[in-house]
Amino acid sequence: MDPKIFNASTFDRSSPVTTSFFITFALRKIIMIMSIQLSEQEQFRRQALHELMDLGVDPYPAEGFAVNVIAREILDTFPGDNSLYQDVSLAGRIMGRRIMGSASFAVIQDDTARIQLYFNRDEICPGEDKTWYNTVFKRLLDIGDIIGVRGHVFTTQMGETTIHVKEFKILCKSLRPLPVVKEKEGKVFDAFTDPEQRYRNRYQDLIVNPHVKQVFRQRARMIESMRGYLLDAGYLEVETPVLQPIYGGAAARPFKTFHNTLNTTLYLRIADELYLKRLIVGGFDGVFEFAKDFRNEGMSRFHNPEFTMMELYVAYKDYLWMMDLVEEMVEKIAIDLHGTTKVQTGDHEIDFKRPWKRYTMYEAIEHFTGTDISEMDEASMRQFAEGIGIETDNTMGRGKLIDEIFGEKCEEHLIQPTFITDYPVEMSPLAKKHRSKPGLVERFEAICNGKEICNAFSELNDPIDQRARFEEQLELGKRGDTEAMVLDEDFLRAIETGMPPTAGLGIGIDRLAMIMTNSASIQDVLFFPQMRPEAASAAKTTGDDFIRAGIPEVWVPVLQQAGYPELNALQEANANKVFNQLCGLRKKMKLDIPAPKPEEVRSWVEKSKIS
RNA sequence: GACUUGGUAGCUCAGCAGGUAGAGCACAUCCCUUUUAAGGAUGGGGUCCUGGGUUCGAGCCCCAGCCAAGUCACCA
Repeated sequence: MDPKIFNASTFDRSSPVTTSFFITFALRKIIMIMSIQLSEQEQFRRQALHELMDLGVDPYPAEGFAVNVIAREILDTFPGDNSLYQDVSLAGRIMGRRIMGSASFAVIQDDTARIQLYFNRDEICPGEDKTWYNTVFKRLLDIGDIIGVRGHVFTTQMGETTIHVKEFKILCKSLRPLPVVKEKEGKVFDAFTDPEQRYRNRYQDLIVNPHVKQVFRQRARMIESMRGYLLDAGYLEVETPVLQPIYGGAAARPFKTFHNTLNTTLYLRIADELYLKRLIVGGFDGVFEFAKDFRNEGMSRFHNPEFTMMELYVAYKDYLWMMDLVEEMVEKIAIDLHGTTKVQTGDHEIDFKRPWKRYTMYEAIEHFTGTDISEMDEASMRQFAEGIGIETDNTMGRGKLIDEIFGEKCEEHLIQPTFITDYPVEMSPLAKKHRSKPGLVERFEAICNGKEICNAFSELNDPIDQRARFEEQLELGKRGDTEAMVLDEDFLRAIETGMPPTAGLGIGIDRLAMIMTNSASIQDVLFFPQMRPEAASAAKTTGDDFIRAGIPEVWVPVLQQAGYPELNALQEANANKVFNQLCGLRKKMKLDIPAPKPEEVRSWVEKSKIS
């Protein structure tokens, strides 16, 4: 490692950064103008940035920084063998500092953990010049800055594994203060918890809340585990269009967009089902896709407008076979993530150990209501539904009633993973009719923690039946069901070509991630959940009108800060008051420009009246 | 979409009956050689979400709006 990138030699004053002097000068002016709107802490940091540059230190060096160890490894291994790590180099963000005269402690955080640093003035600055320690380290560095350090590991008197720093290098100066979260013996103080702030500024959340990072690592491992299972089984991972001329495969409202060259409306996909089935028609026997789907519907802690779904289609199989696959795959995921089939989520411990309970929908309803509704006709079923407090109306057929009763009385009670099978045909236009039970389809959902986590069926491959089902959906659409499916002629053509009997599965990756990471809301397993856009900050006027009136450019932002966003605003102003305001701001902001003269300000106000 | 709660310093939060806007951490200045959320001292920092209204006076009361969270509804 080149020693020159460290240490006092890097800011040798005899080699100032003359080449960039001009740029620096311009930059400072911009910074000065910007700083009028900045908080005091942000201004201090910009000030520190200048001072670093004055010392010849590049706060944003171009070259990389060679790291030879990660914090986690030191913390895990060093206590067992104190002879290790006698020349380490690592980098991270400063998360805390405790400065006491000529010795200091700091904490830096890399991707893996936080580790304490010890700095001693006379080791950081062996010669006479103590600037690198006294000025650069103590005064010009802040929490949030990123540095690289080199030194050896030791244990402090307090018993904490610490890096004794011999040299350090600034890798990035941070201009915004970070929320400061402190922790002692597992207790967290001043936690950064406001969900809005956390989701809008996820980078801050990730920096100060290490457990958040852990959730996303687990999510990634979950997907890795699932993908591994499917690839091992020999299925092909594919990609299908997000932009679709006709949306289908689910009952949901789409997002609509427009392609200029084709001069046509396109929709963002709500499911990839119809495309994956075309691939089964085409002769692939097993295809799957991890897909972002988009549904233009309400948002809640279980719904985000874009979400991830894994869909799998396997030829020559049926829904019974698919149930076994789901059990096996999800059990494997639980073990890969937690080392056991048991997963704690909220107040419940969920056990994914096979086999899971299996109920038909009728059985589930009988189990939770004590009534067997399988033989009821629509009228008596409606009466039964009303009797247990469900609102009904005449548009609801038998299938919808069954679904309502199940949703109201059963779903929330199913905490342990449970398969619910054999759904009413009306709700499932893409599923094959049940081999033995009229009016039902061969479909199952897995319910876990009171929520659906997957949906699967023996796929309908009878093209005549499929066309009829689509036409029923069209009828629903005409009656005002905004989520009814549209008829996809191209898909029907594919089915008419002949699709083998096929089992299909859709599994909600976000929902499963919530359970596997013990997260209460979908926003906690998405890096950037959809949020309402922040109110546009009041449109900043350019200030051109001030300049046209001959007011010096340097005073424009100050005038705006003083409450005169544009020239017109000066018309009514008292010139003496404006003069006082400008002088006050000049002092407050420590602006490096001469104060205006009263008559100058008076002339500006006059000009504003003329214009 | 309905209801409830909330929005005050960079962060976490107080604030009252309507009377000069507060604390802790962070920040700044000074002192201090191994500290542990946190050494000591001093100090700076605010669009009290926005806009109206009531009032001599509004962070607080009223109206409207914006944003968020929770519950419910919708979501095969």
